[in-house]
Amino acid sequence: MSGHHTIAETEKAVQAKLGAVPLHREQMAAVSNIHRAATAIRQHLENSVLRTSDLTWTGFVVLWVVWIWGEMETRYVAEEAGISKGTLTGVAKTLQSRGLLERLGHPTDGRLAVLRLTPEGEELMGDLFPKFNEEEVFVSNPLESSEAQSLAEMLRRMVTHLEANGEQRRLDLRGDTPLPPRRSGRRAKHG
Amino acid sequence: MSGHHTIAETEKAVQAKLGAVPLHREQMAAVSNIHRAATAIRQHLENSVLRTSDLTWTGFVVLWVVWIWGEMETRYVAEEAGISKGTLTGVAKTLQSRGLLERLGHPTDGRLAVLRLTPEGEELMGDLFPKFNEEEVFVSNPLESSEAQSLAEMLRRMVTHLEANGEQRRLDLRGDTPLPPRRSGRRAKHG
DNA sequence: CAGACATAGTTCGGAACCGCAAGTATTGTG
DNA sequence: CACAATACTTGCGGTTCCGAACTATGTCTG
Repeated sequence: MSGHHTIAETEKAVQAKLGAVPLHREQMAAVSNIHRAATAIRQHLENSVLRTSDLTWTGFVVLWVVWIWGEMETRYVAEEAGISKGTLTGVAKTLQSRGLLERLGHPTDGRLAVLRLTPEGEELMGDLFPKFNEEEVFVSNPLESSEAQSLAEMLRRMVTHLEANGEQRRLDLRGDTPLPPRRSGRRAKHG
Repeated sequence: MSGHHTIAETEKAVQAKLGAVPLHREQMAAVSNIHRAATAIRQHLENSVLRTSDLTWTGFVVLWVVWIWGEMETRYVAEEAGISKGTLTGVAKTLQSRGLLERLGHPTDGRLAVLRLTPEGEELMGDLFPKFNEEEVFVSNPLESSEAQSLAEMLRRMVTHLEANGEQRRLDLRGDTPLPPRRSGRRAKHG
């Protein structure tokens, strides 16, 4: 991540390229910096604390969610982790095979599956999370504590807003025309 | 993304789980909300403007970088886009096959490859970017313009900090012990 | 209570993605 | 000119990822 261009330079180039076009610069910078920061942070954590436990980012997030909430139904785990149900199936399988996670059937509703950490998983997270948190502190070094709070609060507002209004917005945007299917993905058996 | 738990509830659960453990809550919330927001925003954009042009997030980012900077050497494109060189090779190939991107040799240094948008690519971005930017405005709705600015500025500081000090930090963290190799990856021919 | 509908999870196709090793080509250097 | 360094590509083994199709189960309704 040692850039050829700094963020400031990039933003300047954007201005040069788009000087004439009316665009909303503050929001653009906010969104693009959210992704830059997310990528940089993820990379840092994957290549430090996670790597030594041979965990991927997603694997860690899934463990974290289950750890925090205790037993949890898979659909909610997927939601909290920000991945699809299908992805979770695979990730959970990997984590199970490493003995960190276990999968239980629901006693009354046969459709449900519940995830829970094994003792090994609990132990790992108890050990790993403080280290993880140390790196969260490291990446947040340039922020005052109050700034970190205000940053989190603004992002929280954005997420809440998207959860509340994103779907409607997407519906409005596409109007009548249905979304084109993805280039990839499962096909109907016969068409 | 219509969550089972709100962010506030999650943060409360964390406090319950970790009440005893000394941890740095502001920084944790900041980092985790950066990723929540990034995921939610990315999903919104993929399922609105990008989907209608059949572009993936990464494909769009690559086009965007090249669009902003004009001709650009591949290694810098990968860096700016936040992906590895190897991934870029594949993504660029996809974009080339759709006639959006072209690949040029460098006139004086034969090792270099340079990417540039085709006229079709330029046209697509000219059409797409304003729509993209509109959605950036949408996701930033809950922020005042000044807040968006301050958000971007804080994130910029974090990225800069990581670019400057991340590698050293990772070195310090692992001390003498070299990083374990990834579970997967190409093996040495014989060993 | 059978059939329709809804819900939860899994499977699967296609792609993206990483990190590394190895290969190819080119450039720089002693 | 040998040899190191650099830039990109290729390929491997694996994970992640989405979303539609599919399976199994539960619920509602006539």
